[in-house]
Amino acid sequence: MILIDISSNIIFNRNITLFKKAGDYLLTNERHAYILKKLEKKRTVKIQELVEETAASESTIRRDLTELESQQKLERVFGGAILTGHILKEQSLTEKSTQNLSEKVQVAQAAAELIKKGDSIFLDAGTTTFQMIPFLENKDLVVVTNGLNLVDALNEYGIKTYLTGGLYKSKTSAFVGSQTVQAIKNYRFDICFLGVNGLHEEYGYTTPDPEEAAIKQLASSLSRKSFVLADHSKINQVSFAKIMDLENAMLIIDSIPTETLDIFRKKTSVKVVHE
Amino acid sequence: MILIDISSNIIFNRNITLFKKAGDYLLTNERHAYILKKLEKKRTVKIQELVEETAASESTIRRDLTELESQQKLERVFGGAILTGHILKEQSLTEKSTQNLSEKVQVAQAAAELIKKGDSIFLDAGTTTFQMIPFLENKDLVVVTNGLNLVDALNEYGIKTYLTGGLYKSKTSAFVGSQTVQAIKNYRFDICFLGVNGLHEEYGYTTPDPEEAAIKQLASSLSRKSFVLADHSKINQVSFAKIMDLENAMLIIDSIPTETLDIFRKKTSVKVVHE
DNA sequence: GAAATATCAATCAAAATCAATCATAAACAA
DNA sequence: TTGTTTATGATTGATTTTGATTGATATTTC
Repeated sequence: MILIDISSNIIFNRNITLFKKAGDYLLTNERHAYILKKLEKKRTVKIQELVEETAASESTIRRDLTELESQQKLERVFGGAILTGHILKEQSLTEKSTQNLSEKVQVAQAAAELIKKGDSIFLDAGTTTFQMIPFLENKDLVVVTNGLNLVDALNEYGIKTYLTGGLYKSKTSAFVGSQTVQAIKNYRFDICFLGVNGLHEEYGYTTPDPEEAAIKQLASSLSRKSFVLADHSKINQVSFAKIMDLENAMLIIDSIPTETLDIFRKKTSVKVVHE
Repeated sequence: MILIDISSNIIFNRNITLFKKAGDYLLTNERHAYILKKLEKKRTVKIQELVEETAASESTIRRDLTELESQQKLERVFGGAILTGHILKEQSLTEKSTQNLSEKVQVAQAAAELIKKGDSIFLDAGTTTFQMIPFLENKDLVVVTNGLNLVDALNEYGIKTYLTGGLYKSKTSAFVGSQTVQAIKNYRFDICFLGVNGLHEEYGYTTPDPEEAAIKQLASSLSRKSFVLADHSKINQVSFAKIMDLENAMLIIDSIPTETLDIFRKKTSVKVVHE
């Protein structure tokens, strides 16, 4: 008797590939989805990359980009395309991870302004630190990060980048574990920028994963200055794993109630990015 | 390993169809169920795929799609159909490239068959090793790689993955340098799989970048068994940096001229994947 | 700055897909 | 059986998509 597991599409895929049957191409929708997905992930796409990855002709990819541009899903640039502000807003409606995006960008920009030319910096994995990258261009930086999602963007902007490596956690796209710790210990930083899930007067900075907390803590201890990036939704939240007390890092936040601000200011320096 | 599920006689029927048993076909409602099931799983179906998988004619499949569309169960697009209301966003970003794919896939599959359950393996950065990933599922592996492009795909297939980290070379999407070396030294491998740019009787395995050559060499030295994956275009090519002699790794290749094979076989074990 | 290289938009022929039609095969009822 | 209905597969020409080519434009390199 032969049994087949329909939940495992590997069998399925293999048959198609192995027997080299039809379907060795992408439908128009699939190409469009592929392009947008890649854009979302890397912020920019190159036409030549898309040609290779989708096995479609350059003409077709160009047509795809033209059409997607007319749908305002992306913006064409010489050699490829970039994300428009429009799609970012669409995401923030549906995806939790990118909620409060414009605030994140504001926080990110404020954080980037603290960096001096030639600094060596640590960038935590996460969506807020990701938003800093466009503001890091032409600053002659050396960046160390444990965030896989940052690498491509950093590279796009021509920033010299060291990825720590280690065990990959897909959920946060962060590397953690002993190898990561060992790698970070090789470096010293002028500044480090960390994301957190909770800010609390008493419990300090917290995040769900203890392993990630350990990484953040370590990076901070190896930096001359430490900054935590957060948006107002994190205020008075407490996650499972403590990173450190408020005193150990300065806070950059989009907005904060006055009374909370007063409390926090007793413990650390707080920069509020107000519109 | 093949998993089995008798509860799905749709797939079962389909397999019989694939193996071309005469006289077997699907009833209309079975085809409809099959189409919808596939749609649900893949988000997208191509007409030609359905024709082959159900052994029905193109006309019939078209009629099926037309009817299912009138029932609002799907939406037709040029060349196939998509789920109604569903955005394709959730699809994975695994590379869809099909250029020279079949040789690479064959080599990759042959390589993957050498892996035993529970092995710890090193996967070199590169497109051929990338193609191995779909065949690594459910083998309870630990994979170490210096190839950034492999990480996402490995993760999609649920494979525990350690990335070496280090300095990122965007051209080959490989990490190199001292940090990479240090990271690799933390591990021991049952098998390692390496890509190369040149195979030569006298000059051995070669690749353009000395730093990458050093990584490959190191990984091989820490592995109980080493395999080089190549296609026939690499035969008698010599690149700048030597990795090691032919003797130090076994070769898996799609096809090779007889006289060259004889020469190589005096030095190492060669597995030829071609029919 | 000029030359070399890469990208672009427009065009056209080829290929794939489509809807419509028709003849045949199967399923069904009397 | 016979006739009727339904489903199927093949064919056709129209339509859409695609890939290659071209000369123009932009970018990079020296």
